[in-house]
Amino acid sequence: MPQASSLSSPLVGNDAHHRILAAAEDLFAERGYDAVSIHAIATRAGVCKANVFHHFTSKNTLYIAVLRQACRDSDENLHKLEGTNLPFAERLAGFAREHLSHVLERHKVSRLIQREMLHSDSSRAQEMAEKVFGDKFQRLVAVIREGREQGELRADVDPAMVATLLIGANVFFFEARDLLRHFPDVSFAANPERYSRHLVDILLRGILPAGTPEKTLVKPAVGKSPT
Amino acid sequence: MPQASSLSSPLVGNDAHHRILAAAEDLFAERGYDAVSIHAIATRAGVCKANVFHHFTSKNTLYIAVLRQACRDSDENLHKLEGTNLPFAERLAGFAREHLSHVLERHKVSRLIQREMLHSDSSRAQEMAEKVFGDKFQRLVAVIREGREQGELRADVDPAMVATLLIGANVFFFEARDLLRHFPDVSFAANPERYSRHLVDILLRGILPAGTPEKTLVKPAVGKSPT
DNA sequence: GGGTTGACTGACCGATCGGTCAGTGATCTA
DNA sequence: TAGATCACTGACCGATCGGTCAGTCAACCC
Repeated sequence: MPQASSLSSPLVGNDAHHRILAAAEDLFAERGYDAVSIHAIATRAGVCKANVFHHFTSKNTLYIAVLRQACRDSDENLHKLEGTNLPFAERLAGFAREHLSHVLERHKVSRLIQREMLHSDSSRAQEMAEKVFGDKFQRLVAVIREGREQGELRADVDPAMVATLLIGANVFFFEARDLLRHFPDVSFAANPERYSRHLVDILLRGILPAGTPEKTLVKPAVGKSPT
Repeated sequence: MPQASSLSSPLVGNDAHHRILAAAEDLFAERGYDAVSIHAIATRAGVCKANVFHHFTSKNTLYIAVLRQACRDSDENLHKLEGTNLPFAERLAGFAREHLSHVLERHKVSRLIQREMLHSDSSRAQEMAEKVFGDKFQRLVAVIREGREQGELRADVDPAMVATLLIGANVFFFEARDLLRHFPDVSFAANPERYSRHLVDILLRGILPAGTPEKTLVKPAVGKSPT
């Protein structure tokens, strides 16, 4: 039996091991663990069923391997926030936009994580998600806190709350997009860019007419061309 | 065979039909459709397996009945928003708080809907969720729009966006609560009240310091956004 | 009384599930 | 060339799946 774990060379890419992993990722993300049979995975991967068990000791092992692979190369784009010295508002807008497109682009992984989140009874789910998100969330919170301490944010806002709202708004957009599309009032369902701009605008300034500036239209972020 | 649908008297409550429905709701919410066997439902309901098929023609029929029952008595608390003549900010705060506790209390139904949302490939899911949420979402949007037209909100905020952020923040709190609990920076995971207060505070006022001049914000636009 | 109806059950069905195993053929080594 | 190792396969296993069916039992109708 070969290495059942997927720690070894990800270079090959053409052999059965990786095809099985890819097929399993597709199907698990689409239908969930219990609705996917080994036979279905094998068929999509173009191998026979027994070969799946040659590479992975069990269905559960394969699922774990898929999760692990999905969580690897999850090389978030926090540096956009940490690196630059732009005004905080612009850095936050950049992060929000890129995080959302990241979630939308890697929809298979997002789906897997979403499924894992409502499987919450097992401690494994939390532990994994914690190990996956913990670091990035903490870094995001740290950046926000730093911005607050430098007077770029209100002194009484909770950095963790801001981070949660930002991530949550993006995750919810991903989850509910197909629903939102059917609501006549919603104009942004097909337009993540606009959603992100409007989100950041509200997050930064709120919805009350407090200071009431005149030109308040939401705006594409600075010079950068939005892909 | 009796009425397979659950349109008939919900008065009895003690007979097998309702015990089966309740058991199915529990299990489907906990583990999902594919992970729950008819045998498990029958056992929890205290009946034999064949009796489940006496009351419901198939597993799928039972699942639909569970969803339908879950979506009934979904008697949201929009009247808190619509009825009163309090300042808009206070009405919104009241709605946010009650909607969150509604989602948290009826966690089984929330779970079912959450599962249904990521089963999005089927048109049934969207259609149902649309028929369930559509009306309430539209009413919420209408209330917000009305508040805006009366000058209680900034003129350039999108009411549907505000509604989405509000609902999304609450849904995400429900989904991610177990995760958030493990983040040392997060102080509100065990305290929905505090989360709700902070959410509304940020939603209303934003996170920037009061006197922030407009030019440091994400640039105000003149034209319409491209695409 | 006999007959009907409806709730309910144990036994059973074919299909499919996750998983095993003996073997095949190619490749490498000594 | 013999042997070992490798990826890989078809055939098979017991268990469980969703679903069926003949029949039991009590309540009601005439």
